[in-house]
Amino acid sequence: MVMVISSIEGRTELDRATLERRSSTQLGTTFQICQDECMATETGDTRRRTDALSRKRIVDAAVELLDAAGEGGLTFRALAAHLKTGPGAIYWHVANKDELLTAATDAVLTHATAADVAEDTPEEAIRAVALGVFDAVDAHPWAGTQLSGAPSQPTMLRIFERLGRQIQALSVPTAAQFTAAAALWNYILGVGRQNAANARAHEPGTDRTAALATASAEWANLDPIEYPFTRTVADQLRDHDDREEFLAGINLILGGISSLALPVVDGPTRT
Amino acid sequence: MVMVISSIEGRTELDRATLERRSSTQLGTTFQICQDECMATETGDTRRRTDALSRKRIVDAAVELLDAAGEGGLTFRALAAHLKTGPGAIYWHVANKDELLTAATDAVLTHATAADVAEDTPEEAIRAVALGVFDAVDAHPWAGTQLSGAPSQPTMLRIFERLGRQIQALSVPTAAQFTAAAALWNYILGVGRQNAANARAHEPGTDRTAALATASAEWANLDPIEYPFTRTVADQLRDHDDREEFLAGINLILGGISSLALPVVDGPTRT
DNA sequence: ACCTGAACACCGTTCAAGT
DNA sequence: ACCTGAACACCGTTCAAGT
Repeated sequence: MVMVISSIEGRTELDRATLERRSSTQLGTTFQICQDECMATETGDTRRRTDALSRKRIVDAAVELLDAAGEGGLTFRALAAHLKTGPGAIYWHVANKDELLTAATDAVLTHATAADVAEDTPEEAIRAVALGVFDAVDAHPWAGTQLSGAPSQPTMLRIFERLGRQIQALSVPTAAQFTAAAALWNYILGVGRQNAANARAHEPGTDRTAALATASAEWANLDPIEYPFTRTVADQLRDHDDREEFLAGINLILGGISSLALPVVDGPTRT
Repeated sequence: MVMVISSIEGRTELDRATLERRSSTQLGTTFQICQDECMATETGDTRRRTDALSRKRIVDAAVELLDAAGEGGLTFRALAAHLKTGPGAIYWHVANKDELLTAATDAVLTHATAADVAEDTPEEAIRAVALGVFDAVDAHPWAGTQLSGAPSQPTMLRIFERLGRQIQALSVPTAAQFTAAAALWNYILGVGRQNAANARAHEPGTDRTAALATASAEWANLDPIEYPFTRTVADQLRDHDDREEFLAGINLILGGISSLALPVVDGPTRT
């Protein structure tokens, strides 16, 4: 209390004054993405306190824990241990667990929505967006569960926007554009959550092929009177590829959307 | 221990012997659905012990709690209080909370899959099944979250089977039947979970209309450069009806499926 | 400003003990 | 066979106290 706090004591007053400005200006210009280690490089002399907490480091650690141990693996205590602090420290940077999960999902989905490479056709662009989400959830199954548990607007909106632009490019009439984009949107998120549920249902160890084989065998043994259809597609259940089926579903919706399209303006007019 | 257990003591030996058979035979024939109060009516004399625990009473109470207080409202302690017992008693009839949630979801979805009324067209039959699931989730939002967290096979399979039969009726080639049924299936479950998420996001009090108006206003104020599409459909977001949009999505998929259909066999053959 | 860690309220689940 | 309820292990979250 009464002790002099050594070397940093001399800078204290100056720091107090600049602390407020930091997050809004200097941090933003020098490091767009990292809000983190900037703190250490600010005066330019030392690198100490690279281990300081920050929202980014917390979210990154959360993603690590979720990837490693699944949805049940993310705990404020485990996270605190991983970051070598107490659980209370995390609450200074993150409001609660919900916000943490949302931020983690956001981090994982951001890359899926990052590049806007020009595709040959609107259909291909839609498939690219859809597969981006699919693959992100495939790599991080826990993110699928969180999908629209309310991932923060920007990331989700960016995906929706990208789908919608292609819908416009497909010459869908204005009145039907929302419907078309929403249908794709619902399907994409739906499959994402479904895959998350599948991943959660089986142990992290068991692979998909074995699970499908088991389910397929069950379907093949169903009562022929009650389940005539399901029995006949038992083989297709066993042999199907999740990603391909997902794409096939996208194509079915695109097929339906194409019948909504207006005739091309500069083409020959039918009467 | 040493005390005589009064009137029921005389029947004990006989009951022991029949107890095993009961659940497999007598119960099944007399009461197909209720596994519950049968216990009281078995000897035909008294109605006492109607308040005895049973899997059905527990699941019913769980549905009540979930409907009344949402997903957070279901607690073994709250459930036990509701049933006037201790939490431990429930575990005699139900393995764990997951099984309880699955059973509750199953109970709520069963009615949606119950009647198999003959519809005019396969398309209408598919719409009927889809709306059955939609309305069930609409009435019990918590059930949407559980959808294929692994609802027990019978209920889910029955829905899948019903969709598949109509796919067959639409003359979809065998090789594409699984894909077509799975796409509908994924879309239906996807929207169900989405609705559950929507319901969870907003307070039980706030109505949908107000929430849509707020979101619509946000969309309308988005940056025109970054979100040209989303801005233009802000009005459609405000005015749309969830149920109609859901149906429109089903119709888009049906449109895509129709293009897979084989030409009708007894019709004129095209060359 | 930011971190620490004990403490609070509350879970799901178990289990010896009862009837 | 079925029920009781205290107890266990573990959460998310808070908050006075530190630096």
